[in-house]
Amino acid sequence: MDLSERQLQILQAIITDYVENAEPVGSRSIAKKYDLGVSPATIRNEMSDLEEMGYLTHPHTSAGRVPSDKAYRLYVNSLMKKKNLSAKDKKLINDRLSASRDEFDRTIRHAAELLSEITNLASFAMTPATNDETISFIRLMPVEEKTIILMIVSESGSVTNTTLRLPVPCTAESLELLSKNMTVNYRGRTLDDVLKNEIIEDVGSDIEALAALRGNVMPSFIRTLEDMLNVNLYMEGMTNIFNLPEYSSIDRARDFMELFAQKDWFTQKMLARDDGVVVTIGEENDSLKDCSLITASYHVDGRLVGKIGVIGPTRMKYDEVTSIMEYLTNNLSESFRLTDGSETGDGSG
Amino acid sequence: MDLSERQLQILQAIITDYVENAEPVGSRSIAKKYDLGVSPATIRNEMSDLEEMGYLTHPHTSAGRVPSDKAYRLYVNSLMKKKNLSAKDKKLINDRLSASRDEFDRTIRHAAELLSEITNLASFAMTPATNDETISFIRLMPVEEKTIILMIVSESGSVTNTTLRLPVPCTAESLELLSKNMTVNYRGRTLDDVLKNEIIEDVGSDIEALAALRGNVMPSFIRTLEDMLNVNLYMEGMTNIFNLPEYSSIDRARDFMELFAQKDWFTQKMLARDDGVVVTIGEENDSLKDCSLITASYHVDGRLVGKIGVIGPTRMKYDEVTSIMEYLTNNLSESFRLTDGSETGDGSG
DNA sequence: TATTAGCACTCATCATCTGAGAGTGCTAAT
DNA sequence: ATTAGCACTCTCAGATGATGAGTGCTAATA
Repeated sequence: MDLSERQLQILQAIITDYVENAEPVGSRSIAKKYDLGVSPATIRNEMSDLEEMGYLTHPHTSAGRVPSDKAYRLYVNSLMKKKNLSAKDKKLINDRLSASRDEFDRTIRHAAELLSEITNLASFAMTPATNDETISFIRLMPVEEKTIILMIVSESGSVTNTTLRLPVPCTAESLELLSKNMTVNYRGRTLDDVLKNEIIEDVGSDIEALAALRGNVMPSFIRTLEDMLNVNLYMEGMTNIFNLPEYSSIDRARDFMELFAQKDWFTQKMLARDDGVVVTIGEENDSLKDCSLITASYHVDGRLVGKIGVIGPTRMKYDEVTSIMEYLTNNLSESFRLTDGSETGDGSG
Repeated sequence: MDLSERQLQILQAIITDYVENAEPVGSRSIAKKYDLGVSPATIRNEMSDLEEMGYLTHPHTSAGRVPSDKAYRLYVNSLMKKKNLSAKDKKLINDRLSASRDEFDRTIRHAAELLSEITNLASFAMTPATNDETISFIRLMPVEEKTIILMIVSESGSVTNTTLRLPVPCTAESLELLSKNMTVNYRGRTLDDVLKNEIIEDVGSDIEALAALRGNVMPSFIRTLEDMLNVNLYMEGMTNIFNLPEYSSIDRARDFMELFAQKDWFTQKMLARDDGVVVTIGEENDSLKDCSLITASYHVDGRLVGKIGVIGPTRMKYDEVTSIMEYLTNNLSESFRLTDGSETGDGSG
C-alpha cells in the first residue's frame, strides 16, 4: 500500500517540523507553516491514515503526531535530499584535518571532535581493524643486560613494541639472529593468520641458546600482536546529548552514557557494521532503542577500513549528518592515501 | 575558638549520618541514633552554635543541618579514623592488578577501574609525567625506500616511535650513522632539557648527505619527544555519579560530565597536585565547587610519579576512599619496582 | 548554670482541584 | 473529496490545603 503524493508531503512536513522543534506536530501548524493547499481537517484525516499505517504515533489523545522509526526509515531511504555542506563547515574540516594529517591517531581523534562539533551530537572515530595487516619485520633490541625491546612493524608502516625482561642475559648477536629468524618466519603473514594458526616451533632450534631465547620472547610476541589488533576508539561530545530534550530525564541520560562506558563492547559492535554510510534507526539498533546511529568508513592506503560515527536521538537531521560524514570520510581517505610520496611524513612546523 | 568535645561528637554524628543518607540531619534523629546522653534540645543548641561557626548549613528553616566544606575539612584533618580495607577489596585489588602487572598501561587502566568499582565513584588514573625521563638511545630503521621508523627509548625502557616519509631515498648506512650520532648527542639528557634548549645543529654536518637527512628527521624527532611527554589518562565510572542524589538534576550531571570531557585541562590540573594522598573539598577546588577530589601518587622504578584519583560529591566516605587509595598506590608502586630481575616481563600465559 | 520539655512557627512536599489551551475525531454541509 | 464546526480528551500550570519534619524560643528543672 503505497503512500500518496500528498501523504508523503505531509509526512515530510511532520518530520521536518518535529526534527526542528522536538514537539508533537498538530494538523493546524502543518497547514499554516507548509503550504499544502488543504485545510487542517484534510491533514487530520491523512494523519489518521498515516498513523494507522505505522508512520506516526500519538503520545496522547489531544497531542499532535510524532514520526515513528518507520517514518524516519522512509525519510532516509526515499524522501531525504542530499544536503550541501556549508562553506564554513567545509573550511573547518579542511583546516582542522590538514593540521594533523601526518599524525595518524591524532587525525582520527580530530575527526571525532569535528563530527561532534558540527553536528552537536555524540560522535566517535576509530582506527582501522588490522586483522588483514601483514607483518613486515620483527626486531629485537637490547636495552640493558636483561631488558630488551621487541618491535613489530607491519606492511603499512605501523609499529608496535613492548619492553620485556629476560631471566638471563643475552647477546646482541643472538637478538640479531632471532630477529632475522622471526622476520623470515612471519613476514607477509597477516596478524589473524599468525594468531590463529599457533606458533611454529621448528625454526632455529639447531642452536640451543637461541631456542631458549625464542621461548622467552614468544609470549610477548603473541601479546604484542594482539595489541596490534586493537583499534583505538575516540569518543567526543557525549555531553552534547544533555542539551537535547529527549535526554532531559536523568535516567535516559544515564542509560545513554552507560552504553559508551563499555568501550570494548561498543568497538565490537561498530566493527561489525557494513562499510559506507549506514543509518540505523531506533528499534533497528539492539540496544540504543531510542537512538539513531550513523556510521561511515574511511580508508587507509586504500585498503584498511576505519569507522566514524554519530549517535543521537531518532529525531536527527539525517540529511545534514550523512552529508557531513561523507565529506569527512572522503577527506580522511584522501589524507591517508599513501601511494605517492607527496607527503613527507613530517609537518611543516 | 575550639570546639568542645561534645560539639565534635555531634559534628561527627551529623557527618556520618549525612554521608550515609544524603538528607539533612535533625536533632531528634541524632539523639536517637547516636547515644550522646543528651536531649534533642541540647543538640539543637549545639547545632545552632556549630552553624554560627560555619560548620553546618541550613537548606531552609524547617530542615535539618548539612555539613559544610569546613566541617568535612575538620573531619578529614582530625576526626577521621583510618579504615581497614575489607579482605574482599584487598583480594580484588591484588588479583586484578597482578593479572596485568607486566603491561604498564593496562595495569594503570585496571587501577582506575578498580577504584571506581570499589568506591562507586568516578575515578581516573594517569601514567607518570616524564619530564625528567632521560633518553637512552635513538634508532632509525628503514621500512621502504623512502619510509623510515624513528624510535626513541628512555632510560626506564619506555619506547615511542613514529613512521616518517622522506623526500628522497636514504641508505641503511646513513640511518645507522645518524642513529649513533643522535644517540651520542642526546643520551642522558632529559626530555624537558632537549625540548627547551632547542636543537644543537653542529653535529654531523661534515657529511652533507647526513646533514640533509638529519634536517628531515629533526621535526619528527621533536614531535616524538613531545609525544613521549604525554601522559595517558584513563577515566572510569563516570556514570556512577548518576546514582547519587546530588546529581539527580540534569544540569548538575551535565556540568560534571563536561569537566571531564576536557581531558587535557584535567590532566594538567592533576599533574599540578602534590604527591601523596591529597584531599580537596568543595570550594577548595577551583571548578568542581561541589565535589571533593582525592588524589594519590604511585611510583615507577621508585622515581617517576603517576597519579590516581577519585571524584565525587563532598558527601563522601573520606576514610574508606583514602584507605583504598593508599592500598592501591602501594600495590602499584610495588608492581612497578624494577630494581631486581624477579619479573620476567612476559606473563605466564 | 546547664539541660530539658513544651509549644508555636516555618517551610517543603504531596495530593487534589481547577481552568486554559491544544489538538483530535466525528458529523454534516459544501 | 474536502472542509467547517463542535464536542471531547488530555496535558499543563497554578492554586489550595493538609501533613509532617524540624527549628527556635521560653520557662521549668536538676
